[in-house]
Amino acid sequence: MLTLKAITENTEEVLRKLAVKHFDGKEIIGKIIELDVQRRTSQSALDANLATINTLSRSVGQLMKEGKKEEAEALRTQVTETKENNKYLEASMKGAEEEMQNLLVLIPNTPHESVPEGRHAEDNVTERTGGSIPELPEDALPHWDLAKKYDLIDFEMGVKITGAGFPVYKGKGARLQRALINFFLDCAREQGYLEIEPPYMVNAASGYGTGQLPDKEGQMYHDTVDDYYLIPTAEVPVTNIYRDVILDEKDLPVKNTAYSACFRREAGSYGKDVRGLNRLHQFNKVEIVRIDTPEHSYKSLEEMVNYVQSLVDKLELPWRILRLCGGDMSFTSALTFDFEVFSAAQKRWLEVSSVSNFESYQANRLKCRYRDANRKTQLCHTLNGSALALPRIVAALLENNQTPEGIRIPKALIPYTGFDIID
RNA sequence: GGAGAGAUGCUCGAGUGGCUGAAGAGGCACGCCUGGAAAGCGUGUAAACGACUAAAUCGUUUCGCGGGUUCGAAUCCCGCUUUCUCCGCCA
Repeated sequence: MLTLKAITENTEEVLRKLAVKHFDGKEIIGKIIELDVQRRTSQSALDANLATINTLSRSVGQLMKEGKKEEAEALRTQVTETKENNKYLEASMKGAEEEMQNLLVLIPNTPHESVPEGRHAEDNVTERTGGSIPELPEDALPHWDLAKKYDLIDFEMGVKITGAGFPVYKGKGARLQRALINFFLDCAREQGYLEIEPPYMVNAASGYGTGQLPDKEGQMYHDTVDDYYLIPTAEVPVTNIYRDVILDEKDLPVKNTAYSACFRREAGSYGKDVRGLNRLHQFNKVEIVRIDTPEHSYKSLEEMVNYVQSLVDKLELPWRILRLCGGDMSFTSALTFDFEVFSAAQKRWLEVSSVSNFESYQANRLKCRYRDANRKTQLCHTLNGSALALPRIVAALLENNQTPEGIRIPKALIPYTGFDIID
């Protein structure tokens, strides 16, 4: 969430930036500022009261020691009376605090200055493109047909075992999953990312920490017996490692990578968008996460974008990078670049990665701070990106590399698959 | 799942109702000493919020978390979480 400081000190700027995300924050921010005043007034009064009580209580002890019973008794009643007022002040302070918190989490992150205007996906700006789109024959097959032809993925079996969106990978289809995961993890490690294997379920506190709660409650699978959530991305458990942590500036940027299965309910999508591997309830993904200083975080973001680009290049896929417009950005992000690869038989671009700088928005909720050169604690900036999500990469690989002999595996991947063609 | 024992600052560890935000030790930082270093000596070493815009200062809160008792709680009571040991079960 946004810091109270930013809201109270730069109100106009915050409102202007929120407008880029098409969020009208005027009313809610006015209310927050009001509550902040109430909170501070109550706290000042309460603190003064508590100070009196502390002083008096010490005197009671002193008087008791000296045997001055009656005087002690008198002070005692005085304290009891003073305490009466505390209940009211405390309720006022805590009430304001809580109400303020509830409002703060409803405000999205402010976008970076470079975020383009726009409401929809069509308004995103293409940053750059790479690779070449293959010329496929007329009878080229979409990946769901290829998956069936070569017996790589069984969607119907997944329906039988669980439900729609839970595919079963078989044979070379399964091995391709394993190969891609290992390939992505090795590449990240070579770039200095520490590999993490996190839990796939998190508690509510972690969900709040990264902003999935309360905003996207319905997108996560929720185990109500133990109140755990299945992770929609490894970002959640990995970033929460740094919840309530004060890092040393010399240890920044922190660079972590993690593979995990990801679980998303994705309610209400139908048609070609969800056909085959295009959208699933369970899928594999390797994530990269960084914690950095405010001064360096955009440099980090650039490095991450370049890194993801190197991955799609190694996989020889045609790609493009989009700078998301205000309306298409996520709630918590300040600047996001989406990576899309072209799936040549479906003839459409598929999003395979989203790389974002959250600035201090997540860190504020996480209380993830660092000690700067002056030994002062400051909020970190958090960043993350997919590197990469597997299903749509597989879709593009299958479709783009189909030949009459079979499906060719890109050279960089062959050491990981152990085969160079699917036939 | 059953029984027992714990949870104190960066770490170890003392502390069973009253100037205890917390002894002592270690670590770390700075200073003195030294040709340089070690040793030695000295000083410092939590966070959040408020007073106030910042520094200094002062106040409040925090000894796993949440309640309660009390004039006063790290210390007493209740609930929860969690760690360890033993038993059971299990990949």
